[in-house]
Amino acid sequence: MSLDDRKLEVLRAIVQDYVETREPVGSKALVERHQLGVSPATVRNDMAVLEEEGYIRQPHTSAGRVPTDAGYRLFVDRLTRIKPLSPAERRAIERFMVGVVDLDDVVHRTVRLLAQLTRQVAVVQYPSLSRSAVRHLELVPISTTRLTLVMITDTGRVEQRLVEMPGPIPAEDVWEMRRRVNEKLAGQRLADTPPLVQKLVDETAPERRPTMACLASVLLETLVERSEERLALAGTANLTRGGVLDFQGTLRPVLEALEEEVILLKLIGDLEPSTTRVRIGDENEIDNLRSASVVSSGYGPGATIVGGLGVLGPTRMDYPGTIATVRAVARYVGDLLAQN
Amino acid sequence: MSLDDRKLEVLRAIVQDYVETREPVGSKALVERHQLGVSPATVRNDMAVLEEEGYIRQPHTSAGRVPTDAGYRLFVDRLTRIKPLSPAERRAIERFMVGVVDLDDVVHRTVRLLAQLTRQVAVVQYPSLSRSAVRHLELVPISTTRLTLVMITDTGRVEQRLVEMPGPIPAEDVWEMRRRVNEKLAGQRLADTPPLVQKLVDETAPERRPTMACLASVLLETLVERSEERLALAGTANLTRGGVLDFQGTLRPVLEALEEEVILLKLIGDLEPSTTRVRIGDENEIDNLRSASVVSSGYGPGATIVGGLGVLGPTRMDYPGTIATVRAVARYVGDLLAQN
DNA sequence: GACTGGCACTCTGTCTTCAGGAGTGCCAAC
DNA sequence: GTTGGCACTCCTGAAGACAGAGTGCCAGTC
Repeated sequence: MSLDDRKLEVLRAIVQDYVETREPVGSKALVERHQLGVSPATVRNDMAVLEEEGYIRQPHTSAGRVPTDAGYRLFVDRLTRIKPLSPAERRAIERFMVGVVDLDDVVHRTVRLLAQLTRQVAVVQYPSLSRSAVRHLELVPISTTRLTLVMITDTGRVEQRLVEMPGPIPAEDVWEMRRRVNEKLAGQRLADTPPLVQKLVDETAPERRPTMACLASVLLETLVERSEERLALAGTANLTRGGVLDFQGTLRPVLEALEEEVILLKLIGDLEPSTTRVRIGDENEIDNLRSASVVSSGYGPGATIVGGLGVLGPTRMDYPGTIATVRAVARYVGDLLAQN
Repeated sequence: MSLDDRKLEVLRAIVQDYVETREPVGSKALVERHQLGVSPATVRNDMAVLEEEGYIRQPHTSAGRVPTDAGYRLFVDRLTRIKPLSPAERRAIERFMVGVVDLDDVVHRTVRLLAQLTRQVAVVQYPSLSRSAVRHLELVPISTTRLTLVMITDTGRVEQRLVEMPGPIPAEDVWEMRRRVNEKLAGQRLADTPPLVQKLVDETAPERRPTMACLASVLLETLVERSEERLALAGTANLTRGGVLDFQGTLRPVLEALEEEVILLKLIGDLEPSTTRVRIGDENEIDNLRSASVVSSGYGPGATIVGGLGVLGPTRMDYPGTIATVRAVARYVGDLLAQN
C-alpha cells in the first residue's frame, strides 16, 4: 500500500521530534507539537501502518516510536527541503577561509569548519592524486646513490619519495633525467602517466637504463599505487555529545572505524556525481558503523571533482541542516581551489 | 615519617592489583594475592599510614584503597624496575619497520606500532623543523607571479609553501634566486637561518630586492614561525577499553585535548633529556587530562633529539610495561633515522 | 613494640517491590 | 475515515532489605 500525505507528515514529525529530543515520540506529544489537525487515536492508526511498513519501530511495547533507517531514508528522500544556511553560517565559512596559504591549510581549515558547523565528525580527503595532473617533478640528490623525488600537482599537493639508485650517478645525469621526466610528464593527468613512464624507460640509452628504470618504478608507485590518498579528520569529540547513547552504548567501533583510512575513503569517496550523498546506518557497509550516518560530497574546482569530504554522526542527525552545510562547504572549497 | 620497606611493598601491591582489576583493593585480597607474610590487620595499619601520607585513598568509607596520583608517582619513581620487552614485542617492532620508504611512512608506522603495543593512544611528532638542517630548497614556478617553495630537510621532512610575488619574474631570476638561496642556506640548521635570510635580502641588487624580500618573508614563516610541528595520532579507540570508567565518566575532555595539536606537542615535547618521561594525572597541566597519564620520550639519530613520541592513557596504566615500550620504540626509530 | 584475631560498624551494589506515568491497541460510536 | 474511551503493557524511579566487602579499633600474644 502507499502512504498518504498525512502519514508522511506523521513520519516527518516523528523524525523531527526524535532528532530534537532523543526520545521515542508518542501520539499525544505529536499532535500537541505539530498542527496535524487530527486526534491522537488517528495518529496511532497511522503509526501502526508506518510501523508495519518498516519506517518506524517501538523500542518496547508501549513506548513511543523511533524512526528506522528506512524511515530516515524516506525522510531524506521525500520529506526534506534543504535548509538554506543561516547568515551566521555563511559568514563563518567565509571568515574561516580568510588568508589560506596552501593546500594543507585549506584542508585543515575545512575539516575543522565542517566539524564545527555540523557538530559532528568531519573528514576531508586531499585532492586525489589520480585526478590531478603533474605540474612539476624535482630530483634532489641526497647522496651519490640516493635522491629525493618531489612531485607537485596542479591541485597543490606535494608528494615526496626516496629513490635508492643501483649505483652512483653523476650530477649531470640527474639533471638530464629531471629534464626528460618533466618534459614527458608535466601537464599530464596522473591516471595517464604509466604508459608514458614506460616509454621514458624504453627511450633511455641502454647504459643509463637501470637508473632510469629504478626511478620509473618509484614514480609509478608514487603516482599510482601508493597510499595515494590522504585525509584530515576533526571533531571526534562531537561523538560524545548526548552521552554515548547515540551509538548503542559504545563509541569503540566508531573510533576504530575512524582510524582506518581505507574505511573513511570508502565512506566519502565514490564521488560519481557532484551531488551530496547520504548513507544511513546499514547503508554504509562497514559493520562498525551500523548506527552511524554519513553525509558526503565531492568537491573540486568548477565541475570536476578532485576529492571528497563529509561528516559522520549518529543516524539520529539533523539531515536537512547537515546536508546543506556539507554542500555549501564543498562548493566553497571548490571555488577556493579554482582560484589557484 | 618515612615509609619502611613493607609499606612500600604494600603500595606496590595495591598499584599492581588496581591496575589489573580496576577495583579498589582491600587488605584481605592483598595478602591472598601477594606473599606479604603478614596478616590483613597489619596491612590495614600500613594502609592507614599510606593514606595519611597521600599515596592512596578510599573512594568511600569501607571500600578498598585506590592509588592517588602521588601513589603512582612513588610507584614509578621508586618501585618500578623496567620490564624488559618480551621477545614477541621485540619481534613486533622489527617486523613493523620492514620496508619503510620515507619519513611519512616511518612516522605512521611508529604511531600505529606504539598504539598497538601499549594499547593506548599514541602520538608521534615529526622531526622538529627547528632541530633539522636544510638540505635543499627548490623553487617551482606555477605562473608568472607565483611559485612553490619546497624545502627538504636532513631529517627527511618536505615542506612546501606558495609564494605570491609582487610582479612577474623572468625564469632566469627564479634560477638565480634558487641558486643563491641554496648556496646560503643548504646545510644550515633551521634555527640558525633567520639572520642568513636577512643577509640574503640585503645582498640582493636593489631592483630585484622586492622579489627576494617577498621570498624571504615566506621562507622565514616556513622555517620558523609556521605551524612548524606536525603530529600523527593513533589508537584513539583504546580509550574505550574498560568502559568509560577510566576517565571519570566521559571521554569528551580527552578527545577534545587530542584534537589540539598544541596540547599534544606540549605533552610529548619538552625533550630536554633523552630519558623517558612520565606525567601522571595532575602533573600535566592540561585541565582536560586530569585523569590521564602520558609517557613520552625524545627520539633522534644517535644522541641528538629531533622529535618526541609518547602514549596517553588512564592514570591507571601499566607503567613499567608502557615505559619500556615507549623507550624501546623511541630508540628503534632513532636508529632508523640514523640509517638515512 | 610489632603483629594478630576478633568484632562492630559502614558503605556499596543488587534485588525486589511498588506506584506512577506514558503509550499503545482495540472497540464501539459518530 | 475519525474519534473518545478503556484496559493493558511496560518502563522508570524511589524506597527498602540484604549480602558482601572492607575498615578501624581494641585487647591479646610473641
